Amino acid sequence: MLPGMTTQYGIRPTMKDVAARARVGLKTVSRVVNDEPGVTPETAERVRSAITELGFRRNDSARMLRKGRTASVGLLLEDLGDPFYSVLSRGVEEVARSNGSLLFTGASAEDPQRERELALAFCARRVDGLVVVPAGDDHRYLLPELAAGTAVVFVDRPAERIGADSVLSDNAGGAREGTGHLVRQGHRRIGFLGDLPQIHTAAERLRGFREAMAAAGLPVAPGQVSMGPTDPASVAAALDRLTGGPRPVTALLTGNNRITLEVLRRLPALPYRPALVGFDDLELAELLVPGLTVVAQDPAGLGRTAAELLFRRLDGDAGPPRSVRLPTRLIPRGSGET
Amino acid sequence: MLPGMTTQYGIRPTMKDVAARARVGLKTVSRVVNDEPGVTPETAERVRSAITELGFRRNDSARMLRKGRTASVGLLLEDLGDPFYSVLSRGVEEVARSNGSLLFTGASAEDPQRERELALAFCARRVDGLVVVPAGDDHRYLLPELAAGTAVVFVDRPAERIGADSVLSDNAGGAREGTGHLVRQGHRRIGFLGDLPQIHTAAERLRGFREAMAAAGLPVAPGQVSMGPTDPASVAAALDRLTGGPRPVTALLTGNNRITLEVLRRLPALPYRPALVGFDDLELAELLVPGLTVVAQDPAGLGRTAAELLFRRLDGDAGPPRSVRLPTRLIPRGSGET
DNA sequence: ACTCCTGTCGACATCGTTGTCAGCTTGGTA
DNA sequence: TACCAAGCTGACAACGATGTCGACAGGAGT
Repeated sequence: MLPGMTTQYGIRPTMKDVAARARVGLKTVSRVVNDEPGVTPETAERVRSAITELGFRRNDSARMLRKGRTASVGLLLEDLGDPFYSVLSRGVEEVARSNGSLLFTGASAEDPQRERELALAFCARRVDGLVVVPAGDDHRYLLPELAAGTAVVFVDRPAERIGADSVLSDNAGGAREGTGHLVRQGHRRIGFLGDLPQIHTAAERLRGFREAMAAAGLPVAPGQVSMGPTDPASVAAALDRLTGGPRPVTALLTGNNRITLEVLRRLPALPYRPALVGFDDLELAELLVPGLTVVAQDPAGLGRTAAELLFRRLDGDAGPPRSVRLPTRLIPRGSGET
Repeated sequence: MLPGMTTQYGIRPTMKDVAARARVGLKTVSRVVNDEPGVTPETAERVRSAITELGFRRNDSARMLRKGRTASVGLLLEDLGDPFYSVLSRGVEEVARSNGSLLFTGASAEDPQRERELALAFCARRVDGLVVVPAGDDHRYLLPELAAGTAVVFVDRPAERIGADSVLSDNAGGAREGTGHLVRQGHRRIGFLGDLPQIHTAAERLRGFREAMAAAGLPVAPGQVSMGPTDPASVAAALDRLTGGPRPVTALLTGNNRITLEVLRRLPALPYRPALVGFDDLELAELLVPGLTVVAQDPAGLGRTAAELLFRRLDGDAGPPRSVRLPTRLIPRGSGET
């Protein structure tokens, strides 16, 4: 126990207790706690000693109730442990902290129902704003919250059926660039191995792939594309389909970090080694032999930009919904240059 | 706007508004919202329509103020983007959600001052409990919070100067095992490259290293150990010291994932290739050539266990502080077997 | 007809803080 | 002496919900 403390277990002192102990009015304590002017130094000192003696700490729940703003924002993403999203969330956290806000975090696990529950729970807490990596395809349930003044920014994937800010990577452009890179190496049968097609980023990357192939005058047979879940078994099966059969692909564009990872694990077991470009950078990519060529996104930038947009809204920006698109970057390291 | 909605921008309807619209008392609305018994189906139905018409959503700030519990916990760690901590935080999030709590997240950036500010900000929000990866070496500032009933569990590093639950990896044991592995390969001059010595995990791993060396009857010259910051430049300099000079080490134990990563990057530039065992697993470790041998921790387990301990406290467990130690696991993959 | 009970329902106080406003000193000025 | 302005200070209402308790209606039992 700290010296001079008089706290009893389980009960927190309130301003009223502090006021009684310092023999001042409730409002004077409030003034001291909030550094408001109009308190003589002696009174303030008396209040401050009472505060430390009692171990008083202002109850921000009550404060928020009174003031209306909660100084907190909610972040909703798919998986906290995924390197991509964890770096994104670091970006959001940094901006939130520098704006004096605390951050609620929740993981939707790609389940629209859970996303909805979490988002509404955040709203019930009256977060000032939400940064959402959407899982579902209908976000109209957020309309009342938007109308009530909760700012919402979508990141990584666009909002569906709702007008709100969004920050996206140039998914199609990145896929075009990655595909073009393989085309320039002379590949003609290039495969695309992507996430579930209803996920916006997956669809966009597939679109970019198809555009680049079309631009190069190359056909895309059905057997060259596989869209599906990203668990190891499904990816392995998809990889076998693309690399097996009568006309196996000579090169692969993988649609996100999880898929790339699983493909890398399976490469040694294949009868030949296709060229590979992965969407999303991986931490050890440069140390593999050959180095892994990737289309890198800027997850920290996505998070930061989304949060900055959010706080701009909270500062009163009431313009029409903005849509920011961050560029991707092709990093050739060897695996795509064969 | 949803059909039938009457919401006005920026003002949220309250229970009072719902009550007026449904022509019932305030308390009846509360009863319906909370599924309390004692309301006739017709009345409940009237209230429910009023709720959807107005777009009412209960204000949990007010609720928390009244009820005392906030159904939220705070997580304080060093860096949200670090793969180790992000997986840990996923573990915490899972347990929090299954216990019906929301999660505040904050990053201390290894700065005791910032840790303190964030922890106290969480406490001011009246979180029910805190999971803390401590940055500082004195947590007595949390004593009043503990006394007031906020549960606190420390994870990854122990609490300093305060009695509270903690969940740690067996850092010394893991380092012993990693070092022993190198010894068994015949190495006699083994180097240890660790984080700042004031960080508990770094000190413990160094201790394990020394113990294993002593057990093998091997001397540890000062030039075989380097403890310092983990930014790339510092690690590179330390690596040069250990591998340069008249008696370079033949094998290395690296003290955490950031150090391992930087050493891996620098290996090609060294005049020879030392054997390497890294503390913490890395996602592509098995795909390197040679595969990276590691002492793996269980970050998800750390997070889950810490959160479970926390909720056990919140459920009333008032026993003495517990200290849980999770085992590490040596995963030989090649880099330590030369 | 009377009591008693059960089941619905609402008035009111309350949680801990902040905003409003009026009251009290104090010192200066006419 | 009277008056006023300026600076401190505290009483009170309010934020939006929940807990307590009493009011009331309707039915059962005597």
